[in-house]
Amino acid sequence: MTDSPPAADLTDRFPGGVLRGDDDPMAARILRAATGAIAEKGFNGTNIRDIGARGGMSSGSLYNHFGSKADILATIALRGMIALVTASQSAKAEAGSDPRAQLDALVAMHVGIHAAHPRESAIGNAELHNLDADSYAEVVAYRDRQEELFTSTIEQGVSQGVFATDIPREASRFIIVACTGIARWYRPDGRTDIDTMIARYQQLARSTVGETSRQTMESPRSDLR
Amino acid sequence: MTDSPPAADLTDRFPGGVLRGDDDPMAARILRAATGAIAEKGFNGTNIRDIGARGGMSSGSLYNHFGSKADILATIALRGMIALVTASQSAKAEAGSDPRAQLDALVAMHVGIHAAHPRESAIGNAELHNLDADSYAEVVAYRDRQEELFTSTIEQGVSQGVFATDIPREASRFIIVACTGIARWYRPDGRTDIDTMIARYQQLARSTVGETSRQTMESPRSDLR
DNA sequence: CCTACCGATCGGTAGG
DNA sequence: CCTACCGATCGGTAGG
Repeated sequence: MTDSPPAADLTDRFPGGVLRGDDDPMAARILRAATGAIAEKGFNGTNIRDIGARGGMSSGSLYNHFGSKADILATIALRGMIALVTASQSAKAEAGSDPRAQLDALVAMHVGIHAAHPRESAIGNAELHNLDADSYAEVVAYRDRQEELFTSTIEQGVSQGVFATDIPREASRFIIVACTGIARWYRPDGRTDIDTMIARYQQLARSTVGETSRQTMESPRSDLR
Repeated sequence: MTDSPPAADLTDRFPGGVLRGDDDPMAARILRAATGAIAEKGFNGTNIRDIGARGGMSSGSLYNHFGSKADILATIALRGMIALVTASQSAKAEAGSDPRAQLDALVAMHVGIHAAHPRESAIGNAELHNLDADSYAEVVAYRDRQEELFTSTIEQGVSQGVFATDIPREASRFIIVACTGIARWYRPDGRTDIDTMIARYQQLARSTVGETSRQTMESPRSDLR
């Protein structure tokens, strides 16, 4: 398990990509090709011939599987958000009742999925304005649910006295945006493995919400500002 | 001063937009028009007729001021980054020698500029892949300088014992990305004024780096995890 | 600074 | 699933 290649391992541990097991093989090739092209060049910078060529087919063949180019983007964006929120909900549920363990679990899943799927992350970050109004509203609804998972956890922690912040909503956004950022620089074949990276982000998130434990209590000083 | 309209006040206090005082008036109209259009629809979703119409001129007239559509984007992106880094450097310099005051000043400027200029922020966040290689490298160099301003401040604070984190580089990225996110939701005419918002982000940033002061020391508990 | 226009490329479809 | 093609739109320019 620790001997498997780190990059291949990542998408197994954090399944947040566009692909689903029961996809038509040709549709899966289109989604993979489109995700790569759109992440690199943007939705309007990608044409249907690019997508077809990357998927090994003609541009006309795309329309046997998707109604339009915009339909492909909507599928990528929606599936990515659904995968993220679903996995985050499960992670929180499996973490038990301690808000500190729940926040750790949420950060681990959020960071892991964004590190494992930087293309989907980039699209969700930069291409949503190309969605039709209905798809856009749906994606935003999932994004709100993800934020609520974090916010409710933080509020629980505060009420139990294990977190100390009077702005849980801002702390939630602060942490989520910061964790999403890992997609921009993390490389699976780089110096730092994903578990180390996750541990660091958990530590930063705990500090942000003022977790009352070793992390924020070390080297106490009396020179209050 | 506190009686002036908050929205108009914002860009005065945080000058980070594309416009400069000595711009040709027609060039300024083009930059303003292009910034709005590109922030809304993306670079490839914006055509030169859109930009011209928003600026009250024909598309052909753009080429009296810019060499190409890509040249307009490069100008917007570069000027935005230069304004951000320059203002941040000054803010840090004027904050004195205390790393806590320096971090507060950096967060205030970074948050203020992104809140005051959400269009430039969106473009810097989502459209950089449309830049030519040279412009892209230049923008990234400025982004690295901004990160270094934060990282060096945090490292100073740690070495002086006023911050407590063993991962200053990750903390720096964490804070910068989180603060940049304010551009996505802050509205000058909303419920929370900018100074309150800045104060909250300063508080979150201080917690993130484990500032050893009242914020992270309140309600100490012994139930270490 | 505008009108008129250029060749190139776009998303999508007909027909097989 | 491919070839061939459609009308529409693109960035950019010539000429005034």
